[in-house]
Amino acid sequence: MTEHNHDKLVDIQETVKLFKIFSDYTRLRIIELLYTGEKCVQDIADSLETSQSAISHQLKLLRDMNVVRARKEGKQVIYSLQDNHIKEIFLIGYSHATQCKI
Amino acid sequence: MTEHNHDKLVDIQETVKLFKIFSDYTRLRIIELLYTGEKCVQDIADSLETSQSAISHQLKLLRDMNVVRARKEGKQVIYSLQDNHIKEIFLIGYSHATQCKI
DNA sequence: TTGACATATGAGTACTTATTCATATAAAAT
DNA sequence: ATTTTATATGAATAAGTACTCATATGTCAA
Repeated sequence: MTEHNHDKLVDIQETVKLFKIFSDYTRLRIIELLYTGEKCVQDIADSLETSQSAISHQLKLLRDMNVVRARKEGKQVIYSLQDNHIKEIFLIGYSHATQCKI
Repeated sequence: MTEHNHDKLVDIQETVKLFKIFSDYTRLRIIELLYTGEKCVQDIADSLETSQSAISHQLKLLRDMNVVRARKEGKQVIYSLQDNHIKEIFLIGYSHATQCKI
């Protein structure tokens, strides 16, 4: 295999990782929720009617993948989307899925 | 929960399904391979150095989700991408992943 | 300092899923 | 008709993962 092909396969793996972030119901609802603005952990958990622990676990994955950023404010930790790329990818997928019902 | 919110959650679920298609290494390589044109099953298997069976299983998932279409030609079955939506989503994800190394 | 609150995290479990193996189906070639 | 070739598919297995439960960490208030 050429070096060029190797790089391409690595890129494909990176792309897979990116899409994997968006392919879980809880994570995608977190992303959608943060779309409109920052929220603390408990607010997210309450909004999604999911346990604080489950949300925290998913937030860790989202942090590790640089999808969200966290900032401390007293006892709370406030989460927000990392950048507009995330919004763009969510929106593309959402609009395609809702328009085409793939 | 309002009817409106219920619809939105269904849409999120559809979006999750869509992203799930793209979040497997074998499937994404199939999509990338078909990006340039149609291919028969064995050619795909050979190109990806993956068993015919594994490829066939993934092709079934891709068919079920209307990501690819199949057409018979003698003994062979020729697969191609269903439409340009698929290409667009792949390209968005690929370019983001490669540019940002998220 | 102690207690209450907000969040994080390790371990265990249940569930999903991608592959392999064996085999079925189907078309062409002999 | 039988064999060969191409593809599909059910069952079993192995690996990954999302949740729960219990607990740790960290911050503020009293």
